[in-house]
Amino acid sequence: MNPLFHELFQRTRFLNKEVNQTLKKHDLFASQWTVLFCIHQHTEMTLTEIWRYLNVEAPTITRTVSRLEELGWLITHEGKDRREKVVRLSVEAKDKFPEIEASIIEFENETLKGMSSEEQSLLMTLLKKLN
Amino acid sequence: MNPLFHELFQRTRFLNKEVNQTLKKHDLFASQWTVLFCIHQHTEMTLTEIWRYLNVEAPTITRTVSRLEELGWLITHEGKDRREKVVRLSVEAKDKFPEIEASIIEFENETLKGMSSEEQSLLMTLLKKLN
DNA sequence: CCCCTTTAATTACCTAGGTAACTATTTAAT
DNA sequence: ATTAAATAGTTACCTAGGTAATTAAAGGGG
Repeated sequence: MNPLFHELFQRTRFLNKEVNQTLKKHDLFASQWTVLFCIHQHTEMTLTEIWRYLNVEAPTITRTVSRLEELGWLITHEGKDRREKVVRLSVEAKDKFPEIEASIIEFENETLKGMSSEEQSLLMTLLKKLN
Repeated sequence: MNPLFHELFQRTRFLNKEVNQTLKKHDLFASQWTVLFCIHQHTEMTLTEIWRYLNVEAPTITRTVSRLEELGWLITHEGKDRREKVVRLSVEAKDKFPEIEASIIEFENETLKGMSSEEQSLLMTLLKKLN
């Protein structure tokens, strides 16, 4: 067992936990935030667009989106194709968005504080080589 | 949202999926293998030793260990302290271990094939700086 | 000795991911 | 126009992680 993989999995789990802590005050979980962020960027998206963009399977998005809708973060409506579901942020979600984003950015800066931007882009490059 | 985090989470999820594929022929999941490997290295471990070593929470290990016991991979017995549960590999698990390990090593080599060992240790160093 | 605290493990309940199988709609081919 | 294939989304069922609360045993102080 290569320690690199172990480190990678462990670090990621740890960071995810930290993001959850950061988002706790906004009553959100990390993956919910990821979906919100992604929809915010695109204004409106179908479920298929979301899961293709985020590189996860369809049922994951079905679940997260319906939970977010239940909680009042999202509004869904039918697209022209009657099979597809189009999603956008609710007014309250749009209102709260900047503050949540600020928390996330602060967390990210804190986490990356020990790394120069050269190191950051190097890390990015190396991650992309894993495959 | 820093793309570095996105990349990190996505890569890790993808790799985990691949490890699951690799382990499918041995009827194992990635996390189950991690626990087996860890116990194999230490011969015998208590649950607390396992979750502390792997840096996860106790309930996660309770679940994975009892599933592995159910499936015949592990044998548990009481320690001197009557609260603790000591775990070791079953005979069948020990038998199958080398073949499974070989699959994992092959997968790891395949995944790391595009990286020199300098790049690998650099990646390790950079991951450790995330914090 | 008794009570309080700590520790080991578990339980209940949640998010988050996956696969496989299904429904409903749309598209394409004959 | 009808039927077959593709696409969008969902459902059921699994692993995998987390937190909070609980039980049972071990230790420590008075």
